[in-house]
Parts: sequence; C-alpha cells; structure tokens
Amino acid sequence: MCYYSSMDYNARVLEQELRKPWKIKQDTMYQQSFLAAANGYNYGVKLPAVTIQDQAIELMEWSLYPGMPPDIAKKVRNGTYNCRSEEATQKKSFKGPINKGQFCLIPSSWILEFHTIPKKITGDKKDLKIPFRITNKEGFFAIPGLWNPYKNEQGEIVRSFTMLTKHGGEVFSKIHNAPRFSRDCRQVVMFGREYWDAWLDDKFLWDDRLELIEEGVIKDEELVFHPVRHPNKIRNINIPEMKEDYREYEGIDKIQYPELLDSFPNTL
DNA sequence: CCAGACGTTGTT
DNA sequence: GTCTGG
DNA sequence: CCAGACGTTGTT
DNA sequence: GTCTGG
Repeated sequence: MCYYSSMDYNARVLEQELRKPWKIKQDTMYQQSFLAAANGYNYGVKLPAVTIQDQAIELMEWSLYPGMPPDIAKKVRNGTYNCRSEEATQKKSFKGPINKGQFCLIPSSWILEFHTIPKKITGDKKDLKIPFRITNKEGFFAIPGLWNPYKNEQGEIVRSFTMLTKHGGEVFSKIHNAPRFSRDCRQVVMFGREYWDAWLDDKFLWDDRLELIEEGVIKDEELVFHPVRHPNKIRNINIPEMKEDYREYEGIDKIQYPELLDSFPNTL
C-alpha cells in the first residue's frame, strides 16, 4: 500500500471545516505533505498521527516497534506496518499496545492500491500495474492504528505506529487483485469524520473497537477511486528535500487505461 | 518445560 | 523460468 | 514487491 | 520481553 497525507490541507480541514482543531506538536510539519509506501524493507518513515493519550498531531514512525530487545524488534518491525485487526490481540507485538490503550489515528487524503493486468492478457513482457487513487467523497479520512514507544540508538524515546487492516471489501478486492499467497485480500481501515472521536475515546475497549471498525469503515458506495498516472518514485519519502518532488501528486489526475475496459466497465 | 517465534503485504 | 535477498 | 542470481565442496 | 508450540 502507498499512503499519502497532505498536512497543510489536513490541518485546514480540521480547523475550518470539521471544527476539530487538534493541537499540532511540531509546527514545522504544518505545511508538509507525505507520500509513503509500506513494505518490509522500508520502515521508520515519519507521518502525522494523533494518539489517544495526547490528542495532538505529531510525527510518528510508521511500522510499530514492538516491545522486545532491539535486535529482535528490528526484524519483527519489517512486518508491523499493518496489523490484522481480527487477530491483533493474539499477536505478541500488538497485545501490549492494545492492553495499554495505545490507540492512534492517522489522517490521510488518499491511498494508492495497484490493479494487476497479467502479461497473459496484455501480451507484454511484464504484468501491467495500474495504480488507483482511493479516497472518500470528502477527500479526507483517518486510519485507526496502534502505537508503541521505544528507545532509539541515541537514547531518545520515539513513538512508532501501525495501521489497522480488515478483510477487504468489494472495491478493494476488485482493484487489489495481485496474486497472493494463501490469505484474503486486505484493506486498510478508513474512517470518515464521524468515527474519529470514538476511536480516540478511551472508554472503548478492544472488542468495542473491532465493532467500530466493522461499522465505521467507509463503505464502498462512499469511496471514490480512479486510475492514475504511475508515480515512479515513492521510496525515501521522509527525506525533507524530496518534499517538493511529491507535492505534484497532491492533485494526482485520473487517466484512462484502455486495458481497464474489461475489468472496470462503466465504473470509472 | 524449553526452544523458537515474535509480522504483513504483495510496487517502489 | 524461478528462487532468493534486500 | 523487485532485482539479481541462476554453484559446489567440505564440514558443521 | 513474552508468548506459543511441541
């Protein structure tokens, strides 16, 4: 999954339209935008998130650092950028944060998922990977997550987080059709404005939260998705000087792919 | 009990 | 073509 | 995921 | 560090 967040836009929405002005811990990030990708070899990217404890936007590291000795934690962290919500309480890396109520919310403008058209069909040498921009009608939502602190090599306490996923709905399953190993198609949980307060309310225990996820995840009918130009570089997004390069993706445009006519007739 | 795992996804 | 390593 | 390798022997 | 599997 690729994730995108534009903080200046996000903060404007929060303050003016939603009347939910979270404090912003580092004002330097107010004007930043973020485009980040998750995989097992790229973690620690700093993204804006709100913890239930502080109720303020701050930069935290994407991919949860579990409470284990550093040599082990670093390895496990390769796979903690997401957390399967249905199984979270059974996982050593996540049950601690859950029991301590370390929930967070990650504001976002859109995410990308890739649709694969096999080379068999295109007749090409490689599969065709078409990125879809996915968001809600408001163009602004938030992803529920868990967070955990750790002490980095400089001895500083750093906060890290994971984004929760659930079984993928129809839209996600259709777009995200890459061949998989044995498991189901997943989607990152997206909450519209009306579920943010509940997620950041400490009266809800984990079982309540599982229900919140099922009930609050943005429905397919509320999703807006369309194919877009292929972003050729996403890696290293957290390098500050690359910020300008990514700004161009803020208005990432819908484009036509003739190859999609068979799989997405009339829906785009 | 001890040994071994600890995680998720599948463009970046 | 298929597996491994990053 | 993609990029890059695509191997053996002797020894643990 | 803590849990799971054998």
